[in-house]
Amino acid sequence: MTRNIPDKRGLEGLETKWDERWESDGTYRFDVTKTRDEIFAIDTPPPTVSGSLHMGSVFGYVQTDAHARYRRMSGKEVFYPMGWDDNGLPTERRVQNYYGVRCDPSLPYDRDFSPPEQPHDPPISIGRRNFIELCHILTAEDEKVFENLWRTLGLSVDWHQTYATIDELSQRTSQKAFLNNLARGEAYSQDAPVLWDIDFQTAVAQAELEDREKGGAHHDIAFRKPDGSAVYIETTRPELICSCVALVAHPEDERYQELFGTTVTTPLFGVEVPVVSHELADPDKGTGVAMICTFGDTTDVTWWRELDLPTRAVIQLDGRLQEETPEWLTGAGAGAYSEIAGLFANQARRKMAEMLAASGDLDGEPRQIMHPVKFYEKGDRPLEIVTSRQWYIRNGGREEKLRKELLVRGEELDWVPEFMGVRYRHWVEGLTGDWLISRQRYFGVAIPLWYPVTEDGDIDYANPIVPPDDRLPVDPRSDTPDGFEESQREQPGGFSGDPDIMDTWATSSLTPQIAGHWVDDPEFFTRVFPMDIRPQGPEIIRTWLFSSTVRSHFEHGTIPWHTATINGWILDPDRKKMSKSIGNVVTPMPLIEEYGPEAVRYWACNGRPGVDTAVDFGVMKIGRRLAIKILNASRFALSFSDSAVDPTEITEPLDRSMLASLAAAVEGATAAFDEYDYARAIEIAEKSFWNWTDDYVELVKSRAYDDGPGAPSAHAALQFALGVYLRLFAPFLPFVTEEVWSWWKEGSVHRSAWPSTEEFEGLTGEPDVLEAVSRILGEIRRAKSDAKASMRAEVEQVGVVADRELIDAARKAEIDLLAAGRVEEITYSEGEFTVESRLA
RNA sequence: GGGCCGUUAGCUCAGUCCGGCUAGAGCGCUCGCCUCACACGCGAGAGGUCAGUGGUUCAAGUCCACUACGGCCCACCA
Repeated sequence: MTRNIPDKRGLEGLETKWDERWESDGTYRFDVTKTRDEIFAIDTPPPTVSGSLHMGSVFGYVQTDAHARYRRMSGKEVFYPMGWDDNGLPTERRVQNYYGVRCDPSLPYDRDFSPPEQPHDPPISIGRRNFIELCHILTAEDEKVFENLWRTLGLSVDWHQTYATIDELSQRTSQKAFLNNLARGEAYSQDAPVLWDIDFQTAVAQAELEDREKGGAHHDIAFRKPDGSAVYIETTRPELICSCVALVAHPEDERYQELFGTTVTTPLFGVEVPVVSHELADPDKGTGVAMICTFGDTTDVTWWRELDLPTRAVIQLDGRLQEETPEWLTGAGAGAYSEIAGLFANQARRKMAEMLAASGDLDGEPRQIMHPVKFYEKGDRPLEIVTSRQWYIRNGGREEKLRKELLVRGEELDWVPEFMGVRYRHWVEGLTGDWLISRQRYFGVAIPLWYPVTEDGDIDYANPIVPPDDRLPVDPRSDTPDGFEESQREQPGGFSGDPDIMDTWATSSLTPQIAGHWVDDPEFFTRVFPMDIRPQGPEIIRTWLFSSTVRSHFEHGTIPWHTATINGWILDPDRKKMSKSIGNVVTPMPLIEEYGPEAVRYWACNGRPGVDTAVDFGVMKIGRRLAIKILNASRFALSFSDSAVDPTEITEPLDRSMLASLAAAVEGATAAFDEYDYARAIEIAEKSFWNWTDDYVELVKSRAYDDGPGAPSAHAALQFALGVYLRLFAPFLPFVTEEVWSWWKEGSVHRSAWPSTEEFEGLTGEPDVLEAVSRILGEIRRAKSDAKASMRAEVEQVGVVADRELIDAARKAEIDLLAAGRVEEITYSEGEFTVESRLA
């Protein structure tokens, strides 16, 4: 192939040029004919497209891409799909804000609706179908932005293998998997207390909770024994006294032994409640005796369930206390309730404090405290606990046997880094209930069930009507079940469609099954599943990783991947965690424009696996410099002959010595990659390369230029080494390496073979030679530098004192050393290492 | 309350699993150099009680114990 080396070529525009070429050449196209052992399959995280782009989005994906490129060059056919996580609440919220709309499911579909140009304020209400259409429109836009970023960064995904968690295939996969869970008894519905977000009007799962420190107040409140004396309890939620069903203390708490088995009456409401014992009651908290309400917190739920207590709930789905007087309150109690009926919990709390103070049942003043309160991670107000019918998938939270099985799955996984496995274990060990998958929202995969409506008009939840596979995906809110007419919807003797959707994790837990076409191409699926790696962030081990493990355990009886590679957190340049609320989010595009995509890739690849990494412009600058250096060094190495050279011409000791050290670098980088340590791989390649340009290239320059007998060896060695370096850097710097490769090689560097030590067979010499002359050259440079002379300054005489081995090694490349140092004469003697240089 | 990770040069980080010459790199800083691949460059230099304490060892940044500080995760929030 004839050389086509541009005279002057910078980095600018390389990403566009090569992205287009790779697309048209199908460089990263997955070859579907390959067999499982030839394939390396990656379960790429589908980014939440409605989220903002930030450096965290770049970090992990680039690291994974580097590894994908390594595997591809190592001979694997890499299955590297890309998904978009577009279903779920984040998209709904974005649509609401972007267009100024809100979903009102009671409104009909408006065929002529078009979204407002500007966000509408106040929001306009639209029907469910119109709302979902807007979700589709906006996510399509968002997905383009992400794809553009990924292409600019050079991710080697196969853009023909994409999916979205709301697309038809994902819906079908998700519904099919759910129906399988149902058929096997792994999914069930129940009417029970759930954590409820009063703003989003939906139930939330344990994995979506977070604790936030909130202000509150301890109230000491008197309950009355039959003899009229007081028992004080401490509570932060006096508004729930009307929901009190019992008092509880620890069974061994000596202070309350007399009370167990007796009853007390609640203040203001005068309800008689039993005093019971339970181990969860903590003698050290408050007065040691607590009121059990339905429901103030998750412990209440446990007590209520285990002690078989009645239900006296007053908090409604909207977070207000119900308007009508509860049936268990009569007389004065009903009167007291009328004061707080219809209020939000926090309003009722203040009112109750006043009333209790007035009645003398409040001891002292409420004491302000800060305490952790459970929030939905995306919510703004504390969660309430309400009773409602929801769907669950078993996850070991309520069964020891399943929990143990899932813990074993966690041990079967190879965790990179290893300590991340602990987070999985802790999460599984700490589960308190099954996985709540139903959500009372709109943009998501529907729960694919209808229920018979009895002749009495009741919904028969115990006998759901299941669609056949060939009808999936179904929307029970608009589709009619087989054997019914649409007119029978919600009619006695007819049917009722499940109104809920599944949580986004219920679908994204199936990304291997979606990307692998489990539902429509089982043969293909066997060739990519279980996948090789699941790369992801640490914060979603409890959600995405765990739920994927659960689904795969049930559906396939295996872990979904062999290895989980967990990347670190991204911190802002001041080493603070980036968050939108602090306003320190760094977006990638401006940085890519300033430093170039390879500089940003270089930064990402220098973050160690699993290690928190700060956005560091300094590191990006170094990456940019490395890319430029590769261009320039390549131009030099390729400037001597216009045709391919014969490696057997590499005969000079210095050249063969250089190849020995390069072979060692190849070995080191390969070993690092095999342990998923891309950062060590690039470090090794880079160290070797800078030594190459700084020392070897300088030493060999004269011989390469002078057309003497040593020239062919120099030319061949330079080209051979360059061919190796380009491949070593290809996983990290895909554009510049491809550019240089195209100057003198056929095909793509990204489909060339990863360098191996076998290539060096018969070409390597003693590593000592290059080391020895580099060391002496360094001393000569120091002398020139000390003399404030140019590096071109002539040296009359150099006296080397060193041990025998170093002298012997140096002599083998003496001509190169003299030329590089511009030295006229060199002498050697044995002894402690010193170099005397006498400048001309 | 439990757990995980970290603390090495002014800054950002390697090195710790598997103990061994004088603890490395880059940035920044200082000094020099337009050297025919590269001034988007090249060369040289200064800069470190390896968080602290104690222990194991011939030998500790590296192994063990404890402590402090920082970050993260979990926890039944009376």
